Amino acid sequence: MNYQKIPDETIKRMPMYLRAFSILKTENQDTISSSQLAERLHLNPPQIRKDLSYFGAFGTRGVGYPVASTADQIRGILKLDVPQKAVLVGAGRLGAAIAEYPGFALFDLNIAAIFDNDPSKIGTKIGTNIVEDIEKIDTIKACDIHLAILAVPADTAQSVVDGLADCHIKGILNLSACYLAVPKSIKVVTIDLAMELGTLPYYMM
Amino acid sequence: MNYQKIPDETIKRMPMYLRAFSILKTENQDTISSSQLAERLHLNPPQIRKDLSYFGAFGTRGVGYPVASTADQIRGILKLDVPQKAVLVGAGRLGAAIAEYPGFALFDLNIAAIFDNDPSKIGTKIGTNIVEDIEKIDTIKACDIHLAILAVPADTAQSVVDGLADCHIKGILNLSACYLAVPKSIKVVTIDLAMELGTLPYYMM
DNA sequence: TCGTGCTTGTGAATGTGAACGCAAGCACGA
DNA sequence: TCGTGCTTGCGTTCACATTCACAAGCACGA
Repeated sequence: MNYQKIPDETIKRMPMYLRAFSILKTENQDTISSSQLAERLHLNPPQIRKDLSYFGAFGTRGVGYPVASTADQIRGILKLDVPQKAVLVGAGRLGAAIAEYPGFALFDLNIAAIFDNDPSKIGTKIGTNIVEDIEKIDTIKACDIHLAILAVPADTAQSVVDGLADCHIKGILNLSACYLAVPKSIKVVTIDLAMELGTLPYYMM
Repeated sequence: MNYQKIPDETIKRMPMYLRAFSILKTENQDTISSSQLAERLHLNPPQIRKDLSYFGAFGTRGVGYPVASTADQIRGILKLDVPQKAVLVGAGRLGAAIAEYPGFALFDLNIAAIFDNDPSKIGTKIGTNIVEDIEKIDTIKACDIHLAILAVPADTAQSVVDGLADCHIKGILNLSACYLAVPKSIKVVTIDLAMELGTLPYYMM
């Protein structure tokens, strides 16, 4: 196997490519060139070619990339060729919004369970799930769930993560404004809305 | 002026530093060394020193960084030393969650107006704001608002942005899964939840 | 069957950011 | 007043990512 380290930045762009190819498929376009795709995504053609070439030669010279099969390839690379289940922790306003967010469907990402520690929320229904008690988090061990979404206050996030670490969770999307200590077998992506908004004034003239 | 280009990555980390210094202040700690701070934030000490040194010499050798004055300096750099107002477009589930998100307060970022195009939402109250008709978006011209948060479906995002461009908006936090065309006087930060979650399975063993 | 035009794939060069290591220099105590 | 210990600030080195430029090669038409 011709092993080569694939840049993290390339991995970050792969879902973007997958979405683009999926949309092209619905538009019945058979092939697309790197320059056409670059225009859609506001990227440079060589970057797209380089990114895709890390995983093999998907395109045809003189023609472009075949839409359907390249989409399948990317899905396989990202392990999105099988439906992935995620557990959502935190059924507050933000959690509820995420539970019903339609954007996950394109990647076959499904919220399979919801937990909270607020007795007034436990038992209520959000979307197709019933909110369960966070104390019973280890029931997910039996459910083949390896992804978690964290939408809890910053001061309880770490204790939730400690619980998740015992439940075969391997990836966490953290929406709390805090820094999580995790075993290095778990990959964490943190999105901090306030931080992102807080950088914007700097760029204003 | 000894001009030097400051890395974007450094700017991205500045709100993180500001939050850390703000919290330290409430803990009545007068100074902090780069290594102590690095431990809190899971960063390397040299990186913190380099980041801060781009803007001047805030620290004292042998002692560390003075918490209160460094916090003020960073606030000034990020233009967060004056309260900033933002307009929220989209009063759906995600928009409502953001409107009541408590994390913005630390940075003195305030949601000053909310707009939507759904007649059933216009007139309702979210937090302290009343949802207004998107058709009347240009009323914000008179309100000294230069930030916008976009929580609308991907297919309507571009038309909203076109409207915002005429209203002195200079920074947009985009939560829709799409690529926005904007004049280059506007800085856009896009957060795509599905994309972020979509990268996680790749890293699972 | 051969030539032309177009687009990919890829090594090399450039640019950008992170990490390192050490000199500068403040505080504090003798 | 001087020496010691600690921590910053910064020049240099290293690693990573992007961009470039061109050869490889497929499709299509003559």
